[in-house]
Amino acid sequence: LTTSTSRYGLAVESTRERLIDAATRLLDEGGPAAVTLRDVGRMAGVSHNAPYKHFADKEDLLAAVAARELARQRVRRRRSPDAEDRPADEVLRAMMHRYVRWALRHPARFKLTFGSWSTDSAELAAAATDARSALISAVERAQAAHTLGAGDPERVAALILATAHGAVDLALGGHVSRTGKGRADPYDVVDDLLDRLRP
Amino acid sequence: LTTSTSRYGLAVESTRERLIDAATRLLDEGGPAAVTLRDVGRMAGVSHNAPYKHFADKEDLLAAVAARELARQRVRRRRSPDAEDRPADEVLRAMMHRYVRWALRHPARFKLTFGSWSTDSAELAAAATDARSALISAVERAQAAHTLGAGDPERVAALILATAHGAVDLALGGHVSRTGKGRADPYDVVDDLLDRLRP
DNA sequence: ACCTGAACACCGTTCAAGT
DNA sequence: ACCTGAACACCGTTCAAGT
Repeated sequence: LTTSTSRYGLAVESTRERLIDAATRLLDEGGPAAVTLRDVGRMAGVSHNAPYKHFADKEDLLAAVAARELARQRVRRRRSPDAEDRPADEVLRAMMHRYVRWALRHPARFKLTFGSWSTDSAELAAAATDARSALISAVERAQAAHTLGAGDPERVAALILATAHGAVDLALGGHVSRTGKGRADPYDVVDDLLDRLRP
Repeated sequence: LTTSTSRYGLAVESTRERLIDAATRLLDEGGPAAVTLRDVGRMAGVSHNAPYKHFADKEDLLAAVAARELARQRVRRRRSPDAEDRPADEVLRAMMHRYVRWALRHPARFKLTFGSWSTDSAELAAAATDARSALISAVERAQAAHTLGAGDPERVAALILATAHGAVDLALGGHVSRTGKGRADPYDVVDDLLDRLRP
Protein backbone atom coordinates (compact mmCIF):
# COMPACT_ATOMS: atom_id res chain seq x y z
CA LEU A 1 0.00 0.00 0.00
CA THR A 2 1.26 3.41 -0.89
CA THR A 3 -1.01 5.41 1.38
CA SER A 4 -0.25 5.43 5.09
CA THR A 5 -2.15 7.05 7.91
CA SER A 6 -0.50 9.55 10.19
CA ARG A 7 -1.06 9.38 13.96
CA TYR A 8 -3.46 12.29 13.60
CA GLY A 9 -5.71 10.17 11.40
CA LEU A 10 -5.00 12.06 8.18
CA ALA A 11 -4.38 10.01 5.08
CA VAL A 12 -0.86 10.87 3.96
CA GLU A 13 0.06 10.17 0.41
CA SER A 14 3.58 9.23 -0.43
CA THR A 15 5.45 11.50 -2.81
CA ARG A 16 5.26 8.77 -5.40
CA GLU A 17 1.49 8.68 -5.14
CA ARG A 18 1.20 12.46 -5.29
CA LEU A 19 3.32 12.48 -8.43
CA ILE A 20 0.96 10.00 -10.06
CA ASP A 21 -2.03 12.09 -8.94
CA ALA A 22 -0.55 15.20 -10.50
CA ALA A 23 0.38 13.40 -13.71
CA THR A 24 -3.16 12.02 -14.02
CA ARG A 25 -4.69 15.45 -13.58
CA LEU A 26 -2.41 17.06 -16.14
CA LEU A 27 -3.03 14.17 -18.52
CA ASP A 28 -6.81 14.58 -18.24
CA GLU A 29 -6.55 18.30 -18.87
CA GLY A 30 -4.24 18.36 -21.85
CA GLY A 31 -2.99 14.94 -22.92
CA PRO A 32 0.51 13.49 -22.52
CA ALA A 33 2.20 16.65 -23.84
CA ALA A 34 0.71 18.62 -20.95
CA VAL A 35 2.32 16.26 -18.44
CA THR A 36 5.56 18.18 -17.97
CA LEU A 37 7.78 17.01 -15.16
CA ARG A 38 8.05 20.61 -14.05
CA ASP A 39 4.29 20.94 -13.56
CA VAL A 40 4.07 17.50 -12.03
CA GLY A 41 6.71 18.46 -9.48
CA ARG A 42 5.06 21.79 -8.76
CA MET A 43 1.64 20.19 -8.18
CA ALA A 44 3.18 17.58 -5.90
CA GLY A 45 5.15 20.21 -3.98
CA VAL A 46 8.59 18.99 -4.96
CA SER A 47 11.25 20.12 -7.38
CA HIS A 48 11.05 19.52 -11.10
CA ASN A 49 13.37 16.57 -11.03
CA ALA A 50 12.26 14.85 -7.88
CA PRO A 51 10.19 12.52 -10.14
CA TYR A 52 13.46 10.96 -11.29
CA LYS A 53 13.92 9.51 -7.81
CA HIS A 54 10.69 7.54 -8.26
CA PHE A 55 10.48 6.93 -12.00
CA ALA A 56 13.10 6.23 -14.63
CA ASP A 57 11.73 8.87 -16.97
CA LYS A 58 8.54 10.51 -18.17
CA GLU A 59 7.30 7.40 -19.95
CA ASP A 60 7.77 5.37 -16.79
CA LEU A 61 5.65 7.89 -14.88
CA LEU A 62 2.91 7.67 -17.51
CA ALA A 63 3.11 3.87 -17.33
CA ALA A 64 2.43 4.15 -13.60
CA VAL A 65 -0.63 6.29 -14.35
CA ALA A 66 -1.91 3.65 -16.78
CA ALA A 67 -1.17 0.81 -14.36
CA ARG A 68 -3.06 2.51 -11.54
CA GLU A 69 -6.00 3.14 -13.84
CA LEU A 70 -6.15 -0.53 -14.81
CA ALA A 71 -5.80 -1.63 -11.19
CA ARG A 72 -8.77 0.54 -10.23
CA GLN A 73 -10.85 -0.93 -13.02
CA ARG A 74 -10.03 -4.36 -11.70
CA VAL A 75 -11.26 -3.38 -8.25
CA ARG A 76 -14.45 -1.94 -9.72
CA ARG A 77 -14.97 -5.12 -11.75
CA ARG A 78 -14.56 -7.31 -8.65
CA ARG A 79 -17.03 -5.17 -6.71
CA SER A 80 -19.78 -5.09 -9.31
CA PRO A 81 -22.69 -7.47 -8.59
CA ASP A 82 -22.06 -10.29 -11.00
CA ALA A 83 -23.37 -13.22 -12.93
CA GLU A 84 -25.51 -14.75 -10.18
CA ASP A 85 -28.64 -12.61 -10.13
CA ARG A 86 -28.67 -10.99 -13.56
CA PRO A 87 -29.02 -12.63 -16.98
CA ALA A 88 -25.62 -13.33 -18.48
CA ASP A 89 -26.24 -11.30 -21.63
CA GLU A 90 -27.14 -8.27 -19.55
CA VAL A 91 -23.94 -8.66 -17.54
CA LEU A 92 -21.93 -8.76 -20.75
CA ARG A 93 -23.71 -5.74 -22.16
CA ALA A 94 -23.25 -3.79 -18.94
CA MET A 95 -19.55 -4.67 -18.93
CA MET A 96 -19.07 -3.22 -22.41
CA HIS A 97 -21.14 -0.15 -21.61
CA ARG A 98 -18.94 0.44 -18.59
CA TYR A 99 -15.89 0.25 -20.84
CA VAL A 100 -17.39 2.79 -23.25
CA ARG A 101 -18.45 5.13 -20.44
CA TRP A 102 -14.99 5.06 -18.89
CA ALA A 103 -13.32 5.78 -22.24
CA LEU A 104 -15.63 8.67 -23.10
CA ARG A 105 -15.21 10.16 -19.66
CA HIS A 106 -11.43 9.87 -19.57
CA PRO A 107 -10.29 9.96 -23.20
CA ALA A 108 -6.67 10.74 -22.39
CA ARG A 109 -6.41 7.81 -19.98
CA PHE A 110 -8.06 5.58 -22.57
CA LYS A 111 -5.60 6.60 -25.29
CA LEU A 112 -2.67 6.27 -22.91
CA THR A 113 -3.66 2.88 -21.57
CA PHE A 114 -4.06 1.32 -25.00
CA GLY A 115 -1.07 2.96 -26.60
CA SER A 116 2.21 1.21 -27.28
CA TRP A 117 4.53 0.67 -24.37
CA SER A 118 8.24 0.32 -24.89
CA THR A 119 8.40 0.00 -21.10
CA ASP A 120 6.89 -3.45 -20.81
CA SER A 121 5.63 -3.26 -17.25
CA ALA A 122 4.59 -6.57 -15.70
CA GLU A 123 1.86 -4.66 -13.89
CA LEU A 124 0.37 -3.44 -17.16
CA ALA A 125 0.52 -6.88 -18.75
CA ALA A 126 -1.16 -8.53 -15.74
CA ALA A 127 -3.97 -5.97 -15.66
CA ALA A 128 -4.61 -6.41 -19.37
CA THR A 129 -4.73 -10.20 -19.05
CA ASP A 130 -7.13 -9.90 -16.12
CA ALA A 131 -9.51 -7.67 -18.09
CA ARG A 132 -9.36 -10.00 -21.06
CA SER A 133 -10.20 -13.10 -19.04
CA ALA A 134 -13.08 -11.32 -17.30
CA LEU A 135 -14.56 -10.55 -20.71
CA ILE A 136 -14.01 -14.10 -21.94
CA SER A 137 -15.78 -15.65 -18.97
CA ALA A 138 -18.71 -13.25 -19.41
CA VAL A 139 -18.93 -14.44 -23.00
CA GLU A 140 -18.83 -18.09 -21.89
CA ARG A 141 -21.62 -17.55 -19.37
CA ALA A 142 -23.81 -15.84 -21.97
CA GLN A 143 -23.16 -18.68 -24.40
CA ALA A 144 -24.03 -21.26 -21.70
CA ALA A 145 -27.32 -19.40 -21.11
CA HIS A 146 -27.96 -19.49 -24.87
CA THR A 147 -28.31 -15.72 -25.03
CA LEU A 148 -25.18 -15.40 -27.19
CA GLY A 149 -24.30 -17.33 -30.34
CA ALA A 150 -21.80 -20.17 -30.24
CA GLY A 151 -18.17 -19.96 -31.29
CA ASP A 152 -14.70 -19.86 -29.76
CA PRO A 153 -15.17 -17.63 -26.68
CA GLU A 154 -11.77 -16.02 -27.18
CA ARG A 155 -12.65 -15.08 -30.74
CA VAL A 156 -16.08 -13.76 -29.75
CA ALA A 157 -14.52 -11.76 -26.91
CA ALA A 158 -11.91 -10.33 -29.27
CA LEU A 159 -14.65 -9.30 -31.68
CA ILE A 160 -16.70 -7.57 -28.99
CA LEU A 161 -13.71 -5.77 -27.53
CA ALA A 162 -12.48 -4.63 -30.94
CA THR A 163 -15.89 -3.20 -31.77
CA ALA A 164 -16.28 -1.32 -28.51
CA HIS A 165 -12.72 -0.06 -28.68
CA GLY A 166 -13.01 1.08 -32.27
CA ALA A 167 -16.39 2.74 -31.77
CA VAL A 168 -14.99 4.78 -28.90
CA ASP A 169 -11.77 5.67 -30.69
CA LEU A 170 -13.62 6.89 -33.77
CA ALA A 171 -16.03 8.86 -31.62
CA LEU A 172 -13.16 10.51 -29.74
CA GLY A 173 -11.56 11.50 -33.02
CA GLY A 174 -14.78 13.28 -33.94
CA HIS A 175 -15.23 10.95 -36.89
CA VAL A 176 -18.65 9.84 -35.74
CA SER A 177 -21.10 12.65 -35.25
CA ARG A 178 -23.23 11.79 -32.26
CA THR A 179 -26.40 13.36 -33.59
CA GLY A 180 -28.24 13.03 -36.89
CA LYS A 181 -30.39 10.17 -38.05
CA GLY A 182 -28.68 6.92 -38.85
CA ARG A 183 -25.62 7.95 -36.86
CA ALA A 184 -24.68 5.71 -33.98
CA ASP A 185 -22.87 6.61 -30.79
CA PRO A 186 -20.48 4.00 -29.31
CA TYR A 187 -23.19 2.53 -27.08
CA ASP A 188 -25.40 1.96 -30.11
CA VAL A 189 -22.58 0.28 -32.02
CA VAL A 190 -21.94 -2.12 -29.13
CA ASP A 191 -25.66 -2.85 -28.83
CA ASP A 192 -25.97 -3.44 -32.58
CA LEU A 193 -23.19 -6.02 -32.41
CA LEU A 194 -24.55 -7.83 -29.36
CA ASP A 195 -28.03 -7.95 -30.92
CA ARG A 196 -26.61 -9.54 -34.05
CA LEU A 197 -24.57 -12.04 -32.04
CA ARG A 198 -27.78 -13.51 -30.59
CA PRO A 199 -28.22 -17.18 -31.45
CA LEU B 1 -1.38 20.24 -58.74
CA THR B 2 1.65 20.77 -56.61
CA THR B 3 4.13 18.99 -58.80
CA SER B 4 5.27 20.74 -61.95
CA THR B 5 7.56 19.49 -64.67
CA SER B 6 10.70 21.36 -65.61
CA ARG B 7 11.58 21.89 -69.25
CA TYR B 8 14.15 19.11 -68.91
CA GLY B 9 11.38 16.65 -68.09
CA LEU B 10 12.30 16.21 -64.44
CA ALA B 11 9.46 16.21 -61.94
CA VAL B 12 10.12 19.15 -59.65
CA GLU B 13 8.44 19.11 -56.31
CA SER B 14 7.43 22.35 -54.75
CA THR B 15 8.93 23.19 -51.38
CA ARG B 16 5.55 22.61 -49.83
CA GLU B 17 5.41 19.10 -51.26
CA ARG B 18 8.95 18.33 -50.16
CA LEU B 19 8.09 19.47 -46.64
CA ILE B 20 5.15 17.07 -46.56
CA ASP B 21 7.37 14.27 -47.90
CA ALA B 22 9.92 14.86 -45.18
CA ALA B 23 7.27 15.06 -42.46
CA THR B 24 5.73 11.79 -43.64
CA ARG B 25 9.07 10.02 -43.57
CA LEU B 26 9.92 11.26 -40.09
CA LEU B 27 6.42 10.37 -38.91
CA ASP B 28 6.76 6.81 -40.20
CA GLU B 29 10.12 6.41 -38.51
CA GLY B 30 9.35 7.77 -35.06
CA GLY B 31 5.83 9.08 -34.67
CA PRO B 32 4.68 12.71 -34.36
CA ALA B 33 7.36 13.55 -31.78
CA ALA B 34 10.06 12.70 -34.31
CA VAL B 35 8.63 15.22 -36.75
CA THR B 36 10.71 18.21 -35.67
CA LEU B 37 10.53 21.25 -37.88
CA ARG B 38 14.30 21.39 -37.81
CA ASP B 39 14.64 17.90 -39.32
CA VAL B 40 11.80 18.55 -41.73
CA GLY B 41 13.58 21.65 -42.97
CA ARG B 42 16.92 19.88 -43.21
CA MET B 43 15.45 16.99 -45.23
CA ALA B 44 13.71 19.42 -47.56
CA GLY B 45 16.85 21.50 -47.99
CA VAL B 46 15.53 24.64 -46.38
CA SER B 47 15.97 26.37 -43.03
CA HIS B 48 14.26 25.19 -39.88
CA ASN B 49 11.55 27.77 -40.04
CA ALA B 50 10.83 27.83 -43.75
CA PRO B 51 7.85 25.52 -42.97
CA TYR B 52 6.13 28.51 -41.36
CA LYS B 53 5.82 30.10 -44.77
CA HIS B 54 3.70 27.14 -45.90
CA PHE B 55 1.97 25.96 -42.74
CA ALA B 56 0.60 27.81 -39.75
CA ASP B 57 2.37 25.53 -37.30
CA LYS B 58 3.45 21.94 -36.73
CA GLU B 59 -0.10 20.66 -36.35
CA ASP B 60 -1.05 22.24 -39.65
CA LEU B 61 1.85 20.45 -41.33
CA LEU B 62 0.74 17.14 -39.83
CA ALA B 63 -2.81 17.85 -41.00
CA ALA B 64 -1.43 18.21 -44.52
CA VAL B 65 0.27 14.82 -44.17
CA ALA B 66 -3.03 13.25 -43.09
CA ALA B 67 -4.97 14.99 -45.87
CA ARG B 68 -2.57 13.77 -48.53
CA GLU B 69 -2.78 10.25 -47.15
CA LEU B 70 -6.58 10.30 -47.35
CA ALA B 71 -6.50 11.78 -50.83
CA ARG B 72 -4.27 8.95 -52.02
CA GLN B 73 -6.59 6.38 -50.53
CA ARG B 74 -9.42 7.96 -52.42
CA VAL B 75 -7.49 7.64 -55.67
CA ARG B 76 -6.69 4.00 -54.91
CA ARG B 77 -10.35 3.36 -54.11
CA ARG B 78 -11.46 4.88 -57.41
CA ARG B 79 -8.94 2.80 -59.32
CA SER B 80 -9.77 -0.57 -57.77
CA PRO B 81 -11.93 -2.82 -59.96
CA ASP B 82 -15.31 -2.55 -58.37
CA ALA B 83 -18.74 -3.95 -57.83
CA GLU B 84 -19.43 -5.04 -61.40
CA ASP B 85 -17.53 -8.26 -61.81
CA ARG B 86 -16.97 -9.47 -58.24
CA PRO B 87 -19.62 -10.53 -55.71
CA ALA B 88 -20.62 -7.60 -53.47
CA ASP B 89 -19.66 -9.34 -50.23
CA GLU B 90 -16.18 -10.00 -51.57
CA VAL B 91 -15.83 -6.36 -52.53
CA LEU B 92 -16.82 -5.33 -49.02
CA ARG B 93 -14.43 -7.79 -47.42
CA ALA B 94 -11.58 -6.70 -49.69
CA MET B 95 -12.29 -3.08 -48.79
CA MET B 96 -11.93 -3.78 -45.08
CA HIS B 97 -8.85 -5.92 -45.59
CA ARG B 98 -7.29 -3.05 -47.52
CA TYR B 99 -8.03 -0.76 -44.59
CA VAL B 100 -6.39 -3.17 -42.15
CA ARG B 101 -3.37 -3.69 -44.38
CA TRP B 102 -2.81 0.03 -44.75
CA ALA B 103 -3.09 0.61 -40.99
CA LEU B 104 -0.68 -2.21 -40.10
CA ARG B 105 1.80 -1.03 -42.71
CA HIS B 106 1.68 2.63 -41.71
CA PRO B 107 0.73 2.68 -38.03
CA ALA B 108 1.85 6.25 -37.45
CA ARG B 109 -0.20 7.55 -40.39
CA PHE B 110 -3.17 5.54 -39.15
CA LYS B 111 -2.95 7.00 -35.64
CA LEU B 112 -2.42 10.49 -37.00
CA THR B 113 -5.28 10.35 -39.47
CA PHE B 114 -7.81 9.21 -36.91
CA GLY B 115 -6.62 11.41 -34.08
CA SER B 116 -8.38 14.55 -32.95
CA TRP B 117 -7.94 17.65 -35.05
CA SER B 118 -8.31 21.09 -33.55
CA THR B 119 -7.45 22.33 -37.03
CA ASP B 120 -10.70 21.41 -38.73
CA SER B 121 -9.47 21.20 -42.29
CA ALA B 122 -12.18 21.06 -44.95
CA GLU B 123 -9.92 18.71 -46.90
CA LEU B 124 -9.81 16.22 -44.04
CA ALA B 125 -13.57 16.35 -43.52
CA ALA B 126 -14.28 15.83 -47.21
CA ALA B 127 -11.92 12.85 -47.43
CA ALA B 128 -13.51 11.24 -44.36
CA THR B 129 -17.02 11.70 -45.75
CA ASP B 130 -15.92 10.20 -49.07
CA ALA B 131 -14.49 7.10 -47.37
CA ARG B 132 -17.61 6.71 -45.25
CA SER B 133 -19.98 6.87 -48.22
CA ALA B 134 -17.86 4.38 -50.18
CA LEU B 135 -18.23 1.93 -47.31
CA ILE B 136 -21.96 2.56 -47.01
CA SER B 137 -22.59 1.91 -50.69
CA ALA B 138 -20.54 -1.31 -50.50
CA VAL B 139 -22.81 -2.37 -47.63
CA GLU B 140 -25.92 -1.50 -49.63
CA ARG B 141 -24.75 -3.51 -52.62
CA ALA B 142 -24.00 -6.55 -50.44
CA GLN B 143 -27.43 -6.24 -48.84
CA ALA B 144 -29.09 -5.98 -52.27
CA ALA B 145 -27.27 -9.17 -53.30
CA HIS B 146 -28.53 -10.83 -50.09
CA THR B 147 -25.00 -11.70 -48.99
CA LEU B 148 -25.22 -9.36 -45.99
CA GLY B 149 -27.97 -9.16 -43.41
CA ALA B 150 -30.55 -6.39 -43.52
CA GLY B 151 -30.54 -3.24 -41.39
CA ASP B 152 -29.86 0.47 -41.71
CA PRO B 153 -26.81 0.59 -44.02
CA GLU B 154 -25.29 3.49 -42.08
CA ARG B 155 -25.51 1.52 -38.86
CA VAL B 156 -24.08 -1.63 -40.42
CA ALA B 157 -21.26 0.39 -41.99
CA ALA B 158 -20.51 2.04 -38.64
CA LEU B 159 -20.37 -1.37 -36.99
CA ILE B 160 -17.99 -2.80 -39.58
CA LEU B 161 -15.71 0.23 -39.50
CA ALA B 162 -15.61 0.31 -35.70
CA THR B 163 -14.64 -3.37 -35.59
CA ALA B 164 -11.86 -3.07 -38.16
CA HIS B 165 -10.58 0.13 -36.57
CA GLY B 166 -10.60 -1.30 -33.06
CA ALA B 167 -9.00 -4.59 -34.09
CA VAL B 168 -6.13 -2.72 -35.69
CA ASP B 169 -5.69 -0.26 -32.85
CA LEU B 170 -5.54 -3.04 -30.26
CA ALA B 171 -3.10 -4.99 -32.41
CA LEU B 172 -0.85 -1.95 -32.80
CA GLY B 173 -0.81 -1.48 -29.04
CA GLY B 174 0.45 -5.02 -28.71
CA HIS B 175 -2.67 -5.97 -26.77
CA VAL B 176 -3.51 -8.76 -29.17
CA SER B 177 -0.79 -11.34 -29.53
CA ARG B 178 -0.75 -12.41 -33.13
CA THR B 179 0.18 -16.00 -32.45
CA GLY B 180 -1.25 -18.65 -30.15
CA LYS B 181 -4.42 -20.62 -30.57
CA GLY B 182 -7.69 -18.78 -30.22
CA ARG B 183 -5.94 -15.47 -30.82
CA ALA B 184 -7.17 -13.47 -33.76
CA ASP B 185 -5.28 -10.97 -35.85
CA PRO B 186 -7.21 -7.96 -37.22
CA TYR B 187 -8.02 -9.73 -40.49
CA ASP B 188 -9.58 -12.61 -38.55
CA VAL B 189 -11.65 -10.23 -36.43
CA VAL B 190 -13.04 -8.51 -39.53
CA ASP B 191 -13.79 -11.87 -41.14
CA ASP B 192 -15.51 -13.13 -37.98
CA LEU B 193 -17.80 -10.12 -38.01
CA LEU B 194 -18.65 -10.34 -41.71
CA ASP B 195 -19.36 -14.07 -41.38
CA ARG B 196 -21.78 -13.38 -38.54
CA LEU B 197 -23.47 -10.58 -40.46
CA ARG B 198 -24.55 -13.03 -43.17
CA PRO B 199 -28.34 -13.23 -43.56
C1' DA C 1 6.50 35.71 -52.45
C1' DC C 2 9.79 32.99 -50.13
C1' DC C 3 13.57 32.31 -47.23
C1' DT C 4 17.35 32.96 -43.42
C1' DG C 5 19.63 33.59 -38.79
C1' DA C 6 19.24 35.07 -34.22
C1' DA C 7 16.62 34.94 -30.27
C1' DC C 8 13.04 33.40 -26.58
C1' DA C 9 10.60 30.43 -23.68
C1' DC C 10 10.05 25.74 -22.57
C1' DC C 11 11.07 20.87 -21.86
C1' DG C 12 13.43 16.19 -20.66
C1' DT C 13 17.39 14.72 -18.60
C1' DT C 14 21.92 14.72 -16.07
C1' DC C 15 24.97 15.91 -12.40
C1' DA C 16 27.06 17.53 -8.31
C1' DA C 17 25.74 18.56 -3.98
C1' DG C 18 22.96 18.74 0.23
C1' DT C 19 20.20 16.39 4.58
C1' DA D 1 16.89 7.42 0.99
C1' DC D 2 15.16 11.50 -0.91
C1' DC D 3 15.54 15.98 -2.61
C1' DT D 4 17.46 20.54 -4.76
C1' DG D 5 19.57 23.93 -8.12
C1' DA D 6 22.35 24.62 -11.99
C1' DA D 7 23.34 23.23 -16.42
C1' DC D 8 22.87 21.04 -21.32
C1' DA D 9 20.83 19.90 -25.53
C1' DC D 10 16.68 20.24 -28.01
C1' DC D 11 12.30 22.02 -29.69
C1' DG D 12 8.28 25.19 -31.37
C1' DT D 13 7.63 29.71 -32.47
C1' DT D 14 8.54 34.72 -33.37
C1' DC D 15 10.91 38.53 -35.44
C1' DA D 16 13.76 41.46 -38.08
C1' DA D 17 16.01 41.31 -42.15
C1' DG D 18 17.30 39.85 -46.80
C1' DT D 19 16.25 38.76 -52.26
